[in-house]
Amino acid sequence: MGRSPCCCHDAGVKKGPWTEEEDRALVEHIKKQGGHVGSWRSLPRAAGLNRCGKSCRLRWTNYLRPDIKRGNFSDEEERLIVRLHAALGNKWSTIATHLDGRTDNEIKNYWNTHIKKKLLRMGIDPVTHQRLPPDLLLVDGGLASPLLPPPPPPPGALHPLLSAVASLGSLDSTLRQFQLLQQLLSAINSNNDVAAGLMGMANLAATNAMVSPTSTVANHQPSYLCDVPSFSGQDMAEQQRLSSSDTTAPPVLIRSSAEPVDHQCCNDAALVPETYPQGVTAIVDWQMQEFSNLEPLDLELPNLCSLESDLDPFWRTY
DNA sequence: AACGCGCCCAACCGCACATAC
DNA sequence: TGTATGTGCGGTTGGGCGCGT
Repeated sequence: MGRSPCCCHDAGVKKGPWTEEEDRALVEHIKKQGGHVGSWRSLPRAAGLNRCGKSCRLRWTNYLRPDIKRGNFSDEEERLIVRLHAALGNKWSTIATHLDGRTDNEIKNYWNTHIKKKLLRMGIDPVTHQRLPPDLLLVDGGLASPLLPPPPPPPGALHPLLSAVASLGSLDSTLRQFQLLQQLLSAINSNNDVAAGLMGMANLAATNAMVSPTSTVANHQPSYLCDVPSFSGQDMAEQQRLSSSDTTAPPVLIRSSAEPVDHQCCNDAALVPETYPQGVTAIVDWQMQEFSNLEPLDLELPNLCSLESDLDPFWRTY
C-alpha cells in the first residue's frame, strides 16, 4: 500500500495563500452541497477552483468551517490541552475533539508556540510531562548546559527505564506505563520486529486504560496541574522568577488556599508525584544512547502482565 | 527610516490507514 | 486477496508581521 499520487504535484495547480474569491467559491460550493463534501478530489473542478482537493479540505476544516471558534485560548482550554496531551501525546485530532470549535492544526500551533514554552519555563518537560532535571532547567529563556550522562547502572541491575515501568502500580497507572513504554520502544526502534510487537502490546494496554471507567483520558491530570488554580498564573509567576535576579531559585508552585492538597496526586515537596519512581526523567535521555548501540537480538517477547508483579526474565536482559 | 531578527500560524508535505473495486 | 484511490493525520515550512536597534 504505497503512497497515493496527489493532484498537488500537478503542474499549474495553485499553491500558497487563499484569496477571498477562492474562499467564497469554496464556501458557496460546499453550501450548495448541503455542507457535505462527497469527494474532495473532484471538488476543485466542480467548484471552479485551480487547487488540489487536499488544499481545499485543509482550507475548509482549518479556516472556513462555520463552527470554528477563533480568538485566544482560555485558561480552561489551555489546562484541558495540557491534560489531554499528557494522556494522549501528539494526537492533535483526538485532542481537538475535546475542544469545541478548535482545529487540530490550531491546537498544534498553540502547543508549539505557547504551551510548550510555558511548560519549559515551569521546569516541566513538554514531552514527558515530568519535571526537568535541574541541569536542564531554563536559563534566560533557553535550556541550560547539555545534560551530563548519569553514571551507568551497576552490573546485573534492571535497566532503569524498565525498572520505572515495572514499578508502576495499579490499573490507573497504565497510561503512565504506556508513556514509558513508548519511550522505550522508540529507543529500540532499530530492532524493528521487536519494537513493532511491543508497540502492538503497548497500544493494547493504552486502549484498555482508555476504556477503563477508573482511568479515562478526560480525568488524566499531570501532577503539576493537580493543585494549581491557574495554569497561566503559574506561568506568569515562573516568568517573574526567571526575570528576577535569582534564577537559582526552584520553579514556582502556586497552591490554591481554597483547594486542599491532594497528597495522592502530588508530592508535597516536588512536582514529581509519589507514584513515580524517582529519577524517571533523568534516565530517559541516557537510555536512548544505551539502546542506540544495541545489536539486533533474537528475543522472546515478554508478558506485559508480569510487569506489576514478578518480573518476566526478558526485562532483566538489560 | 531601514534593517535584522524572532515569532506566529496558515498551508504544505508525505506517510499511513480506510475503503472501493 | 491484492491493488488503486481517497482521506486523515502529524510534522515541517516559509511568508507576514511586530519589535528592537
